[in-house]
Amino acid sequence: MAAGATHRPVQTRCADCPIRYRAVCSHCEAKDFEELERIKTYRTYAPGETIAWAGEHMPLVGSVVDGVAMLSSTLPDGRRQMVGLLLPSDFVGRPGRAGLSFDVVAATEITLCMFNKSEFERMVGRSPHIEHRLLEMTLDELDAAREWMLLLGRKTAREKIASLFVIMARRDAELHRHVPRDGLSFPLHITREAMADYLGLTIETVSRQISALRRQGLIELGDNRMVHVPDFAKLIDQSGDDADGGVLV
Amino acid sequence: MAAGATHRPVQTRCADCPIRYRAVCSHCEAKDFEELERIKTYRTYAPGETIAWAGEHMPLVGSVVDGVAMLSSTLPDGRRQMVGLLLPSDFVGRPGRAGLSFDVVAATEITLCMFNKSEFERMVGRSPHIEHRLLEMTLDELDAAREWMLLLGRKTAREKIASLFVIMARRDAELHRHVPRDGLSFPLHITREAMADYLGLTIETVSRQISALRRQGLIELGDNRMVHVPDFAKLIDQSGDDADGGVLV
DNA sequence: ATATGCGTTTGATCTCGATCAAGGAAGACC
DNA sequence: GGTCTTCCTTGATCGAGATCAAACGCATAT
Repeated sequence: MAAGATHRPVQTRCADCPIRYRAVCSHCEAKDFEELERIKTYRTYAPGETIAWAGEHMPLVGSVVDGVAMLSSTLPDGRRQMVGLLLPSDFVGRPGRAGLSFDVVAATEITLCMFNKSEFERMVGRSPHIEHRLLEMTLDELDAAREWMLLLGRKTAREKIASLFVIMARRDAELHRHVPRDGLSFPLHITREAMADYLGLTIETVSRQISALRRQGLIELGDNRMVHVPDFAKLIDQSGDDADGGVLV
Repeated sequence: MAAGATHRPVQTRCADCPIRYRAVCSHCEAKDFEELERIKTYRTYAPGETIAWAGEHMPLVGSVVDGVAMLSSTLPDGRRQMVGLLLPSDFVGRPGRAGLSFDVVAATEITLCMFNKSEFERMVGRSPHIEHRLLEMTLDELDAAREWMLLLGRKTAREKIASLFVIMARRDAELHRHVPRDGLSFPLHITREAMADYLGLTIETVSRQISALRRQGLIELGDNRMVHVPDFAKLIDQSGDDADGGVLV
């Protein structure tokens, strides 16, 4: 049923963390839900803390409850590239795989809701629709990774920054289900260094481009790392992508 | 069983195309095999021909029998980035998804072995192990895409070219199951333009870097687009990645 | 043989983003 | 208060790769 439909799970913030399961499958059956409920554990990491190293055996899977983590990969000489950004509701871990291919690092203070991988896999074995949902989520990640390849390979510094802001604005809108009227705001959790690592730039270039966007009135930086975008369509214009009339989602 | 093991299907070149199915699952049951055998069709495309456009509905899935295709994505102003390279035995198409996210273009003359997507999906519904295998393949692609993000974001032109040659040498060795003794050779099917699109460079830079590698004796260009690598470890040294003792696979 | 076309190579120059360097803002701690 | 530290900003300079331009090699066609 509903095969082919992309149903990114709706984020429902909740102290009791139903997210963790909803992130896996929004069409779940009650018994699966209860089973997962039983085996869940929470853990919080400090900013900068490494959650898991590439190659390491990771015996847990789970999802982000709150905060931001990054998947990154490092060359022997220290050059680093972030290959994925994990925001609240994102799935963490590699079902059916022994080790990780990339480092997982907390970008901010972050809370994960984790559960034992082998128990989770046993459940996947019993419920084919979970595997189906995992395949869909992986295809989404693959699409996102490929979009990012376009950014890394062909976009200018200015376009890269604008694209990042567009993506973060969209993720935030999705998370809070708000439809902004004139202008929109979102929190910029991550540091300049994390942005640089993500965009394939240096922190100086990131800083200069943000200053430039600010000088031109395309963005405003407020308190508590909030970014305000007076005209979203104008920001999209700067991102190099098709405008699509400046639609948020 | 054998969950967690990565079993990239072994390529068995064959006029009757068992590849197509082996590419999906090397642990298949005979009845699935026969069903797929019944519904397969072949098609050949000319170099440069577009197999499918991004956003288009693609009612077929299949695999590459012979030749090279590329997945690519284009900015409104024409800048292009290749986001995937499809070599023999690679899977083509998006099971469970309506449309494509990227253009599929033949880089060389290419033969695909295709079958009807909805029939394939019906089969997937009946055999959970096929879906399991699809998830594994998608995770492999995701890893490859993320490796490529590191290349696009952080490697120099020289390192990009060397990395590409290393990858193509490995893919070729895997395909022919040969263990090269001193030096190895592989065919360079794709044009300078395709390389540039893949690496996020211009054709001039690609050409210059290849000339430089040749001048330094790291590669030799022979007839029929063959590339000979006298010392594979030295080439890996230039790729920026960890050496791993110059191991081929 | 000459022409046409495409992919490739090479040279000259320019430019965007990296690098090097200094200073500023905001918080934590004594 | 002062002094860390960490993150951010801005300036000056440099250089890798882009851009512009010309020519070459090697097909196939005329």
